[in-house]
Amino acid sequence: MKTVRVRVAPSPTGDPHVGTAYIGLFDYVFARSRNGKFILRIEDTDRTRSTPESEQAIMESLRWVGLQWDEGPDVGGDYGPYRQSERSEIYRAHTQMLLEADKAYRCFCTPERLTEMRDRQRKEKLPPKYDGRCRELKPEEIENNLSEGKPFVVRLRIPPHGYVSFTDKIRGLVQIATEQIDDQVLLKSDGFPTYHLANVVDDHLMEITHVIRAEEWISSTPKHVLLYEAFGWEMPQFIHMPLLRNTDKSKISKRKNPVSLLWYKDQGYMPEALLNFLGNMGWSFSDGREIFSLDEMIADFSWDRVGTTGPVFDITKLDWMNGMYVRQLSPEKLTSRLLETALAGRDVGRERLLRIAPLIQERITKFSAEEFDAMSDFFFIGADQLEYDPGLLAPKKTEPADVAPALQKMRERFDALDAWETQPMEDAIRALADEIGWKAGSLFMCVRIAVTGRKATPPLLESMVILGKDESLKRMDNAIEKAQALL
RNA sequence: GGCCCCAUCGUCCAGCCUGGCCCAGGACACAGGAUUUUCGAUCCUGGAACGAGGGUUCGAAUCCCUCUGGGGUCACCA
Repeated sequence: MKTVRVRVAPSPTGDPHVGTAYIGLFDYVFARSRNGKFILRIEDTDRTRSTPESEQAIMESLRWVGLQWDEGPDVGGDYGPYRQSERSEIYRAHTQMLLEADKAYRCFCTPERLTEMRDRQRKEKLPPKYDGRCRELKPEEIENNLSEGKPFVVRLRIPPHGYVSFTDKIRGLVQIATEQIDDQVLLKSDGFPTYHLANVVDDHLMEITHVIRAEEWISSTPKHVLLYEAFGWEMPQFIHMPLLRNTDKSKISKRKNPVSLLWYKDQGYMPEALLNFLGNMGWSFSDGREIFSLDEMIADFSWDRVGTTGPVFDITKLDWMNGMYVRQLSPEKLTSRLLETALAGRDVGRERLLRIAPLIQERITKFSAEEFDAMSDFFFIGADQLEYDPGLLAPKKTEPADVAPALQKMRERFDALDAWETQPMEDAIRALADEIGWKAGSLFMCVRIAVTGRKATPPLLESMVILGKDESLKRMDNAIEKAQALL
């Protein structure tokens, strides 16, 4: 059995895309499950749009989610170079082979003529297709054009009749009439190959056994099949994964969905969760579980369980899943993640955070500064910086005038406590509530506002322990003062 | 528009290949309840789908056909 070799082949033209991680995940999982190789190939044949920054970001993001490749531009390998812009000679030589075998031809048509041609075809409601003007140029004409230095492209000569078919591993037989296929440009006038040529040549030379890519490529696969045939090469297995969708079912896009992996990182999503979420798109674990690690997915993976319907990318479920992952973290790991993501660049002491983090663990869904602050900013400011509406201090169904005296008594009881621990505090609160005829919950809320300035907080008593007695009492004092205004 | 792909709860999936165990199961979200010092987490309960029409069959979510719907693609972009 041949060694499984798969590749993910992003084009470095912008932010790293979730779709790349999605396809990469299945490449990776399949390769690992079959003891194969996972390769990263950079398809930078579009000279105007490709940038080194984008390539860098793609590699960093793929590593961030945890998909490490065995061969690639940075780590090398026996089938390099892995950057298409460095393989120009290879494509030129292969184009030459095709030209000599008359499987391809030079086309001297100008872009202007082609645009005009398509406009005409559209007007006449004909399918837009190259009209074949240069298909049968005489050798002399070609020589002339060449010596005049006219720019040209090389097109694949598609047989005018017949059918092309291929078997997709998860979809079955796909067949199409060659009339439907255009004489695809293989080599652009700038000497660079198009996706189609480079892709086929590289997949063959790199001995790729399974071409895993998105559904949007199905319609160009017949061209690739014809190319393999023209070269006389063995065909890889084709597997077209379903396309990730927006809510309106269209192909996932920037305008309707966060699509950049950088965004997910910034938002504080855990890469494990993102990958797990992606693993549930189009694939399902054999026992139905939805939370699984990469290794578990590898152990259970099979193409039989890959579906063909395009899943809507619904971030709501990702949020839930991320929350599940967050809650599984140990206090130490939780603290580390917070420090390196939500709190990156802030001066927060690790020891103190180690005590706070567990209190907010089940209250945040991701490691964003927003969520962290919403939950715990009161820990990081002084008593005098605490701002809130004094009205909040008064519980429902109590006389506003009673609030200040109640807080005053509470402060005294707190101050008299032998130990600044949760149990004595709770006892004191309940006892006082009883004495003044308040519901315990009301007194809790009153103190909560006094100490945190918020209605929704982490557990109050634990928070006060962390704040310390002095700080807590100071906040009580300020609250008493504010409560005077309620009279 | 041509061609191609797809079609189960609002969403993600299971079931379909090898018809009956499915008046369709799980998860997210939503609603209600329990618990609780708030929020959250947790637990319980609930509503919620086989696109339509024809076949085949004793029997169809499952097989076949048509229609409808959605999507992709038709570049010297990938």
